[in-house]
Amino acid sequence: MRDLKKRRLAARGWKFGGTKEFLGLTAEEESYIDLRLRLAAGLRKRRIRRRLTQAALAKAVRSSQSRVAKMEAGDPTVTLDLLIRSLLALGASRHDLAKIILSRRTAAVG
Amino acid sequence: MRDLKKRRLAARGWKFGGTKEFLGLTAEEESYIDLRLRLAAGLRKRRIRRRLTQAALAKAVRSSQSRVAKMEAGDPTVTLDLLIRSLLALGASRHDLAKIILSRRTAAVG
DNA sequence: TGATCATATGTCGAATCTGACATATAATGT
DNA sequence: ACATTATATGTCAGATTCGACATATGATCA
Repeated sequence: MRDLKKRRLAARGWKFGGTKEFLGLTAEEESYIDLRLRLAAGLRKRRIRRRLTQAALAKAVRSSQSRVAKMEAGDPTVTLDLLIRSLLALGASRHDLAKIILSRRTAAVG
Repeated sequence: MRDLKKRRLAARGWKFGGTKEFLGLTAEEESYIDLRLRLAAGLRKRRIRRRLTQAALAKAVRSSQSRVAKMEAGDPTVTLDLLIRSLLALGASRHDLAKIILSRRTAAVG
């Protein structure tokens, strides 16, 4: 991973290795972020396919439009729990989740 | 799902449908809990295979033995984030996660 | 242009989750 | 029986994430 990319992630609020390491993500941290981005992209894709607005999805999961926007943006203040609950609320099955996890990453950060 | 099983989950601290519905999990809630149990079982399996104690794993993820125990027990105060971070710390790949998600459920609750 | 709808971003008090710790309960040896 | 080691369970102050709200930025129309 390139430093530029890491700085962009950091700028978006990510904390690595207990904040002290600014550069140098561990494989584990990288996987974690990667996973989140996949789920975020999967959520957006699924929502769009269902022709729902972020507000409509928010209502369905008893959250708010802003939080849905953050989910899809990969905002670090959003937990995997919320992300996954939302996917489930959109009718995703375990198989669907597995597919999303294994999916090709769509876009880079930044 | 049987009522008995639901009561057992409730007794362990699960809140359903905003606390008010005591019985009657939605498909989504059921999937969510099911997913957590799979990850919990996957974590334990992986840890054991690596011959690590809960304390050792805790150290690796900068958590505590008690929290690892809770993770593996499917305690509702443990987030998917922590569960998944721990799996990643044990070297699980995206493929491994997908496999766990699709895995056969090992044991029932209670 | 201005109006309307969808999405993005920032903030905040309240709710939830965290690691740490104490302590209880196996399990396994001697 | 008594240690020792691993795991389970409960609690709590501090940290993080929550939904809600305000507001900014796009996007699409007339």
